[in-house]
Amino acid sequence: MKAIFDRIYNDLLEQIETGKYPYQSFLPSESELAKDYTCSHNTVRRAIRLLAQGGYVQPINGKGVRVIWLPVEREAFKIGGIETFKEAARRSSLHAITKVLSIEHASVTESFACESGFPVGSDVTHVERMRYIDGHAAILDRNWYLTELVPNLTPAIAEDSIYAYIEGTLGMRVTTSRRTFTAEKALKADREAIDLDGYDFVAVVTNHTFNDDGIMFEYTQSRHHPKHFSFTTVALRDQL
Amino acid sequence: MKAIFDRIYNDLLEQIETGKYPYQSFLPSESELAKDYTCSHNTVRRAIRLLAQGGYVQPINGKGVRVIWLPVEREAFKIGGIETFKEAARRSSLHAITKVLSIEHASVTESFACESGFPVGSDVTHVERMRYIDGHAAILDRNWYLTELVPNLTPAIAEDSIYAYIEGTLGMRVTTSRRTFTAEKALKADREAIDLDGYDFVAVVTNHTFNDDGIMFEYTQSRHHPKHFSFTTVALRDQL
DNA sequence: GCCGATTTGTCCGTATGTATC
DNA sequence: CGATACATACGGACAAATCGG
Repeated sequence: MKAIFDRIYNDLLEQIETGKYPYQSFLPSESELAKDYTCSHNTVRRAIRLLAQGGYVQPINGKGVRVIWLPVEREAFKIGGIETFKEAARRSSLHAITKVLSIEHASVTESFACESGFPVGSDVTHVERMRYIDGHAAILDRNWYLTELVPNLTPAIAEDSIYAYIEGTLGMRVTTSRRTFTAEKALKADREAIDLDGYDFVAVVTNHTFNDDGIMFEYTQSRHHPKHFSFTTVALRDQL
Repeated sequence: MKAIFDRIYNDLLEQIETGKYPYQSFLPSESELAKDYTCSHNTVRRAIRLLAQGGYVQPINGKGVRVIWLPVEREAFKIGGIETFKEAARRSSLHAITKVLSIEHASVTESFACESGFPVGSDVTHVERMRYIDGHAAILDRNWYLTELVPNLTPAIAEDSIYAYIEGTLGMRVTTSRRTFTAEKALKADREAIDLDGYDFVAVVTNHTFNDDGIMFEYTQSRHHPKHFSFTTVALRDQL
């Protein structure tokens, strides 16, 4: 069962991206859309608010809703919402391979608790993986999972998709992800694992992930080759 | 005139940040909040949705709204929503100084139009500035403004705050900002202007800013010293 | 400058569904 | 099973901004 506002959102989004509603044009008015979808204007408004929050449109009081999305060329390795490495690679139509380096158990020390946000003493499963994009060693992925919530991780699972395992097999719902982006000097491990050729720094994304119970079950550090990294967000001056 | 949902949002946000509703606790239920603020549950829901989108809380169907915000130590130079360099510096309680390097006019060439998104041939005002944080040359800011919408820029304005000029004097409303992050090798200009000491790369933020008419009036490239840069966002798996 | 039509913005009260306990 | 709590949606009311006559 899919929500109406979500269907309207996706419909409009597709029409914006395919150019049916080009840059600087106006969407149909709320009342027209409400009539088209035979729903209330509030439901239409919700879909439009989502588009505005994504930076696709700009509602102008008394005038209409203007499209401000400009189709851009494919970016190196764009990161947006919460999505699997696999999903991102497919969206970018790139050939992606994952290689598992190690899987180990550990107990959370005080200093790691401070860094990661896990409770001291809890058992975590530490996974190290390399991501290859079109043959290039591009991303060194270091994940820590609360073993209690994500048990029995195997190399086979880690090589395929841990998220598919979490959401599919375990039936857990991934909900909120908080990430921080920095640029850092390359470490020895980076130089050994990533094909840096001439670069001596990496783009680092640190990630705290929560499930639908509000429990942080994953802490991740992804160390990216600068050539294959770009990160886009939209900020709004006023709350919608 | 302030919206009710905005007041509730700010109230709850403050109580979360000051620890009145600590990490992992639950907010009062919708109906309680609606009674407290003497408003409808829809208005409360809107405030809660904003908190969820900001990564502060996690609503759990049938249970309640759990706080997932953990007060963190002050970061080097955190960038969040749309805000002035001045605002960000004050929030981080850092001493910030701006020095204007140059202000020039130019006509948008085809290649720059492609990079920036400005229409070919339009007149832009190009401003170059250095930002000093606690005495360190930290950020090289390169801004381009549509001269038609942001006229008469002077060194005095650029040294104070161009945003204050735009929103105050010109009365224009800044609404949506789309930004992209990358990490890049330092250019000659970076090494000359920024106090890189040992680093040979910069964190780059590219920015497209729209006003409330949906017109892109600003294109910016901020080149940050890696030591003084960090950026955090929240991604949600499902639309709210 | 004023008025009325249109369009977005905020809010309410209610109904129904779904998940938790 | 019933009470509670969040989730979606409806329909209506009024406010604020825009635009054309």
